[in-house]
Amino acid sequence: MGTNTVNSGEQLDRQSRILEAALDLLSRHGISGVSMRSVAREAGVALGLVNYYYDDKTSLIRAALHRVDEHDLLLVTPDPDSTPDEQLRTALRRVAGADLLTTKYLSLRLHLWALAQADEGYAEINAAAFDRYIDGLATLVANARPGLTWAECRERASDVVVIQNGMWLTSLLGVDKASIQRSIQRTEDIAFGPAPDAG
Amino acid sequence: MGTNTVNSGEQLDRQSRILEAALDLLSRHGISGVSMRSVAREAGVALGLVNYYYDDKTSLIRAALHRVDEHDLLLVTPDPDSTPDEQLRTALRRVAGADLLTTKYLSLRLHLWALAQADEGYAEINAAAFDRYIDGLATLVANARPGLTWAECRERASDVVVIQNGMWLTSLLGVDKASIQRSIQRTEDIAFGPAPDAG
DNA sequence: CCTGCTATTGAACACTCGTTCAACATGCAT
DNA sequence: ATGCATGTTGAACGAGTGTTCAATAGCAGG
Repeated sequence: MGTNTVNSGEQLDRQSRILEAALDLLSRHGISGVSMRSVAREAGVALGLVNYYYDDKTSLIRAALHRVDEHDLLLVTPDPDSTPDEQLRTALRRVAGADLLTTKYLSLRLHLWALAQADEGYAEINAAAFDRYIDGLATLVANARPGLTWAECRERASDVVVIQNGMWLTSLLGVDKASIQRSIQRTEDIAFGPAPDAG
Repeated sequence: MGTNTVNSGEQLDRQSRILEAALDLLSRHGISGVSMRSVAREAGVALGLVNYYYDDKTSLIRAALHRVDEHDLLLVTPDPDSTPDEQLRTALRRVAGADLLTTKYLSLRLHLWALAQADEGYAEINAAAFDRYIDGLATLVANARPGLTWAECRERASDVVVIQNGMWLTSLLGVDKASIQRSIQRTEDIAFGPAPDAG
């Protein structure tokens, strides 16, 4: 078992290096750039090993999808050391953060969306993740604005997500950063907006 | 020449049927679903004819890109029978129109964006079209709000486009229509918003 | 040492891909 | 009638694809 840990460590290393390679290739060259051979080459392993860890090419892509979806969910995961207001605000500002607005991540998201559009199976995974994301956002809003009903929170979350998606997409097309900043401000206005009843 | 017109007509028919088939396949199955053979099958012509009208697969995709870009530009083309205010308003509302929010068109746009992200050549075409679109939108704003400087109009156009892109993308993911309507309203608020100076 | 298990390799298979090309069809000009 | 340009076909080629699989390596437990 002592060496098993090492083994398991290396095993995970190889497997995750394969997944990482797939993500890299997908973001750089799109789905047509992701072949079992190119993934193996990029990961520095033999062709057979890719099929050893991932039965199908489909399984590999699914794993990539799940990886990115988990990453997205982290964006609306609250920092327990902050007030609800701060939690919501930082979550909203994270989407313009340097680590998120990298071409690699945005490109990855775009290719996965396109992929989901072409394949039913991927679409379901994507839709589920999208729903959880809105739920997470709505929860943050609910904590920051306790007067709102859950439906109202979901509504605000939906509106915010529209703009966020627009920011992500438009960043790839190279719109100026100032517009992104104004859009961020807009999401905050929506999320923090005055409660319809509370005075 | 008399029959040449007929000939040219049929020629265009075949050629545009090929392009149409490519657009169809691209929107339904993504770039991996677009092969010269599948395009030929979908268009009901022989394989060789696709390469006869389009030297490359790249040329075919480029043609598809241009087709969609032209279509996009029409969205911000003013109707000469309306007042500037109406022109801007209808343009803004067009993006939620039934013909535009079809899955086919949105999916097509998405796949083309993804394609542009993976290929330098497509990216340039896309970026140019994007710029012309913003220009068209800014022009509409300038006509409706003569007090604004050109830079201010471009700024508003950029902000509007962020939300529009978000609406397009989010429509594919199946967000509720109500959120789209609120987003449309938001673009109108931005475009028609009070001039910073004018009283 | 041997057995058994997991990790890893690369050759091999059947297939699809983009592109090329010789062949044929059609209709106009000479 | 003959020649020529244009349109159209499908076979063929080489390269690349996903998947399978026998073979090997390394190491744990007997």
